[in-house]
Amino acid sequence: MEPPEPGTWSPLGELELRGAGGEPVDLRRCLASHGVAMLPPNQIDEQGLRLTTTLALGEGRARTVSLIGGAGRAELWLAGGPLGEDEAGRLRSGVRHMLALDQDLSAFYRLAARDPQLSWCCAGAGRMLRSASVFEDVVKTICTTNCSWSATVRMVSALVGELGAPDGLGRHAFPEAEGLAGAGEDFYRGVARAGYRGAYLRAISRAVVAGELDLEGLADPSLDDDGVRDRLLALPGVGPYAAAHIMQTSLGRCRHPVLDSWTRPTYARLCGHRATDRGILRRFRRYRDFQGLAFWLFLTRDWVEE
DNA sequence: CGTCCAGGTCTAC
DNA sequence: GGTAGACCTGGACGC
Repeated sequence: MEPPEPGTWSPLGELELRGAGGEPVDLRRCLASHGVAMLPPNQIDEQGLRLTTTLALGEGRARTVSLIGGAGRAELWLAGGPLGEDEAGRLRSGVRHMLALDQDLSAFYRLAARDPQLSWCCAGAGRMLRSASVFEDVVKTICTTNCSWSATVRMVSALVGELGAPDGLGRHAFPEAEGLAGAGEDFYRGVARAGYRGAYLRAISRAVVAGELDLEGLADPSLDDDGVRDRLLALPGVGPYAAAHIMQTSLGRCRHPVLDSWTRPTYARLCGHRATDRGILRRFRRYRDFQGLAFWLFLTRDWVEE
């Protein structure tokens, strides 16, 4: 393996790009699966086949890794000096988690194969890039609500750059809940310019730190969708859109389509006619537990060249 | 310069 | 339970 570029990179091994059911994984599609995937600390290269991100290792430390896609597999590289095997393993499993390689999409592909408009997905589309934690995805999703994309980038960049653990090479991980809970109102107002969202982010972070809120527990597969949705809706700043988005991206629960100010008109444009919410739900009903995923892929097919 | 709105959400009827 | 209004912010528009 060749290092990605001059500098101190060392190999962290290879990942086989296969899902839990043995289905193929299209890395380019995964890295371009949704907008939140492109926010800091993630960085995706121009060709869309390389993900560089910085992961927290606890105690204020962090390391940057780079994943470079090949055919059916990907190389993982570590930036900076050597690392103990224990922590190297944590970085590897962190990246596997982000790629959602533990998810089984083979049942979705069996359904998509019978749908001429979505059969292209069977080559490996549909895996949503996750953040390193549910907490991170919740915070980022709240930062997408009711504002322009540039505002989302500004808010998340401030959280990462000002509160995240440094890797020693100028990059930062996404901050732990302690970091967000410890930042003052002046930070949220004056630096992040998060507006009314600042109070939501502080409240959620404080509840996590206090042990009153277990966001990572939402990944428990034994919970049912409605239970997860109710717990997300109970969070300040999380409404129907945010809950559905978090479930679809971070939790692999993609039964319910995300209907919002972008998806509705985009669907109508692609269909060439007006569409009601009921009509959308009817079109994708056949996808059972994957209705939201099928809808999302229908909308984002042209995000990646085929 | 005022108004609108961007991948909404909360509160008060 | 369903529906107005307010809400931080800042970029895009019309006047």
